[in-house]
Amino acid sequence: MEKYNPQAIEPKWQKVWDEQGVFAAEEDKAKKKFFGLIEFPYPSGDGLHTGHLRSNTAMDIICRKRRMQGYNVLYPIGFDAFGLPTENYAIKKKIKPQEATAKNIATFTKQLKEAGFSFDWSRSFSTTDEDYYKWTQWIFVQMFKRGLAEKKKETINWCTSCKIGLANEEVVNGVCERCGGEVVKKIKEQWVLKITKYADRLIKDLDTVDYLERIKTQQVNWIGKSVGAEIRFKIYDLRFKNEPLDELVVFTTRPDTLFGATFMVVAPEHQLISNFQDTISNFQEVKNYIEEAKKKSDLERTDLNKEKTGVEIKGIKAINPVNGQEIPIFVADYVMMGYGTGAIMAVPAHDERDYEFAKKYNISIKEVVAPLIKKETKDDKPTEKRDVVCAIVKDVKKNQILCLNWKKTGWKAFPMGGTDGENLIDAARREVREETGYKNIRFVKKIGEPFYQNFWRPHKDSNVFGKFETLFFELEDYEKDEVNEKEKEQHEAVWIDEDKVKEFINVSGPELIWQRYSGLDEKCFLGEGIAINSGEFNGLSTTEFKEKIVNWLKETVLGKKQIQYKLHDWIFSRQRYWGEPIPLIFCANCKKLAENPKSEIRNPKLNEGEILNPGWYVEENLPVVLPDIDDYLPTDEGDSPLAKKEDWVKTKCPVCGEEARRETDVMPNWAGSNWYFIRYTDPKNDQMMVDPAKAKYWLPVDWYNGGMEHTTLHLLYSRFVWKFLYDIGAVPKECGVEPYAKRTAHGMILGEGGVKMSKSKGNVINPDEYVKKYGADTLRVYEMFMGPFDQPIAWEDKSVNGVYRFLNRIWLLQDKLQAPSSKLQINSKSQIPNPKLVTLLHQTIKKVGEDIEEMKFNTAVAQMMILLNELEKQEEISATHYSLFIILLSPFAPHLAEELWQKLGHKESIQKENWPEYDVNLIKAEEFELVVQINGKVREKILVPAEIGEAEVKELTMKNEKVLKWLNGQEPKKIIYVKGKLVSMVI
RNA sequence: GCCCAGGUGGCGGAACUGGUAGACGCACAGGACUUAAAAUCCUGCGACUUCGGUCAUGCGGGUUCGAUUCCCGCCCUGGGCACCA
Repeated sequence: MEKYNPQAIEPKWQKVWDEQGVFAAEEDKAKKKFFGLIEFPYPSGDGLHTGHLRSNTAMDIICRKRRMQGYNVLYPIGFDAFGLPTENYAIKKKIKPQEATAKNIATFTKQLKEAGFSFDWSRSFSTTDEDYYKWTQWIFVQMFKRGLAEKKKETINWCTSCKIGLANEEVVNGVCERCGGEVVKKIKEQWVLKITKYADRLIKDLDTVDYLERIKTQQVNWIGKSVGAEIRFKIYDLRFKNEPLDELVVFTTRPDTLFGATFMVVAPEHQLISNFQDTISNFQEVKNYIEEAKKKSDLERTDLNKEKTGVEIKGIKAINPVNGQEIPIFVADYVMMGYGTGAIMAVPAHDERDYEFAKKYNISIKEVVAPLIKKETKDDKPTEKRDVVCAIVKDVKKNQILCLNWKKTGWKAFPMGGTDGENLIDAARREVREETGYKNIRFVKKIGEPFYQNFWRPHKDSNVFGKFETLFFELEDYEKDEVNEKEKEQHEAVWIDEDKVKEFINVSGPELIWQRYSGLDEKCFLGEGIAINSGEFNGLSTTEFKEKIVNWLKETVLGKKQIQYKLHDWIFSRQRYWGEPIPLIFCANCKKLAENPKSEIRNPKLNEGEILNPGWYVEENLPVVLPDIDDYLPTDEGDSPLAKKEDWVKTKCPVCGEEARRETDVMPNWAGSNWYFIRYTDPKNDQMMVDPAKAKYWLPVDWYNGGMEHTTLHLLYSRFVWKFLYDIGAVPKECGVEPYAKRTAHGMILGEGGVKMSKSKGNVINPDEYVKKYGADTLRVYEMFMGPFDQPIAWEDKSVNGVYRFLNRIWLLQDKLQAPSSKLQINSKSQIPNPKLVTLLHQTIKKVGEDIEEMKFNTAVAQMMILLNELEKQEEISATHYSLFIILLSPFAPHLAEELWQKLGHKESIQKENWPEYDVNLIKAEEFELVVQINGKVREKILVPAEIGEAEVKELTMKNEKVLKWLNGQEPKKIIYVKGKLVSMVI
């Protein structure tokens, strides 16, 4: 027999697949469709990465299995080729991006084909193809026409190294996400897409899809929805208090703490300051502070460890609308202009940042939420509202505190009880006397604000909703009354050293009391609770309060309910060359006319986007082709290099015919990649973006696998674009509101030793070398076997060889093959002499099939290895068993499987075979090893028939020599039998 | 700081719903074949051991006949978010 020679068989089969177009997908209504998608690669100059291979192989395995399961499978491939990396690569190599792209795509194509992926190459395209980006531009035009695109003066993040504006999303830790370069603020006119209009749907519709939970969480967090209120605070000039100067609007998620707002803070960029510079008495000081703040980079400003700083804005005051209190206004850089209104009401008692600030600048702190300690309550029992007083009694001489030890419940607490309408001090004295006998105690002071507790009392079998007040007493003498029997039964009084009280107490209410008494309760209370010091709202729970105050604000026109998002409009302009031109034209003349209210000249065809952006019109003649220019280098001024090409920029206004100019910004990299999967279903259509009939058949994507690094931005953007296309009917309603039914993510492949691969470290793995040395099948199986698919994993060179050995041993198995039989007989034990092997075979069919579905490829491969080990032990192997094994292997190592299949005498591709099904009855072994545990330790294993009954098991084990020895004459106190597994004895 | 993963032999990792910890592979050691090497095949491979066993899944507790798995507290690693009001 010839040797296993992947270098010969792999190209052979790749050629066959290619020539016969076996993976080309056609719509076929008779078959169920499956659309498997991987993130299309960015054809960089570095060539294909091992990470691409891992993700592609995984989806390839799934798609190959689906085909064998009878699905009509679409597994497409394309290239995401616009953008900075290529442009920078081209600059470095002194070639044009067009040239670089073509070269890189050729390399990638070759490499991808050599890996044996079952892509439908007939549908392949690049985002840089004119007939593709025509439709990318078309989508932008549709958004523009519907008012979702707007040119706005934006404070943008300008990467000084890439020389482009970055979306907020692309700034990581204050530096550029891709190059790590310095990011500065710059004001520029930018096209933005109003993704925020879709924020709610982007959260809500996550309920309809099957994404990994952490991906959903990331999406939700990124959108960052907060429900709260907008509240207007009136601002007064201290010299003229009858008329408000202005209003300061804030957003808060805790309108229920409004009574506790003791100051306000505005961001350094806030308008208020420049608006009232004449009124502000310390304007110079404020201005200095703002200058200082400006100098700090975003990174410094957002450093959480930094101490908070700020300056009071003097000469003006705000009025707390709910209680009329006059409160100071500060400027401080812990408030950001970019979120909410850039101003806050500060509630130091219930917000950590405000607390820290208030402590530093000595601003009053007012508690308005009392903690509610929720314990176990019983819904079927009555709930009693009570005012409870709690007494801390101190023996000053001995430095001891009077505590109570509850006998039945085990509570360790202080004397306390209901007030029954008495005043607090009297009630406390009475409780102390009743519970402990001590008669003479002197009231010293009240400790803190009240708190609430909701709990079930076993000794009275009812629930209590109690308001707890704490009083502090000093013991005057030891004179005491006899405590009555009933009280004695329940608890005993004990004196505990003051420094041991903390350990003694074991109930959360008294724990809180003690914290407050000993001054350890430093931090503010952030949780929900019951309103105090809040006038008519006292006693309301946080939830009730929020609802009521929002209504009150609405009635008094002092505010309203408000929802805030962290998500910002999506900055869609890039001032570089290698991207899709934004297909718009600007006419200065039209803008002037549009802004003149008396103007008669109006474009009758004007639509929403154009009203929003006066003077801007869409280029109806798409595509706007990216001109081929020689000097495509970015400019320092931040204009696109396209601006230099005057003959391209100059055009006629489509409305008034006057001289007009083209937009020179291009689209970001995301533009082409957020709808590519749609185009795969109809890649050649020159009449429309996609034929609805084809879209209807293939979409949505059934399974989308990609990197974790794309699960916020790319995923969010493409979901947004999909929803928009859905709304305008460009994708049919039947496709659903979400583009991807299922999304999974693979873990990154790290370099040897667990460090990130990078060119500078010189630890980049080049797949070509491995294909050459071991073949693509080995590489594929290795990348599946190396570890859990969803976790990052280090490349281990020496392990690749083990996988090669595995494939080679399968090849060598041919030696043991019986003469091929014509009939597959796998479902009967009696006809086959080796029932154990049949069981293992069926277990393997089950395990491999299920593991592929769960992307547990590593254990699927391990199971096939187990089967191989068993097959190798046989003298002879039936063709049936062998065939089944090869079929299971085929998605993983398609070339080898195809070759062996042909050697078995088959003319058709193994891909035409059906994926095997296992027989539930055959997975079960006829015997099993019964484990005998004595006192939790394994002492013996006995081989028993599978259907053994409990009585038999007991009989068998009690006769067993080893068991008898361990029992040592004793009768087991307890015998537990777990069917089919073990028997556990306790002696 | 908050959220999410995770911590198991020399290494990558297995382990269903609480039921034999270490599947499978790598590395290593010994042996066979070979003039020799590679390849291949066979055997062994958590630690300790008085060879009966004992201890072992980051650390400390708990629940249980039984815990890698569940509960409480802590330590460490990776990832995400980060003054979001």
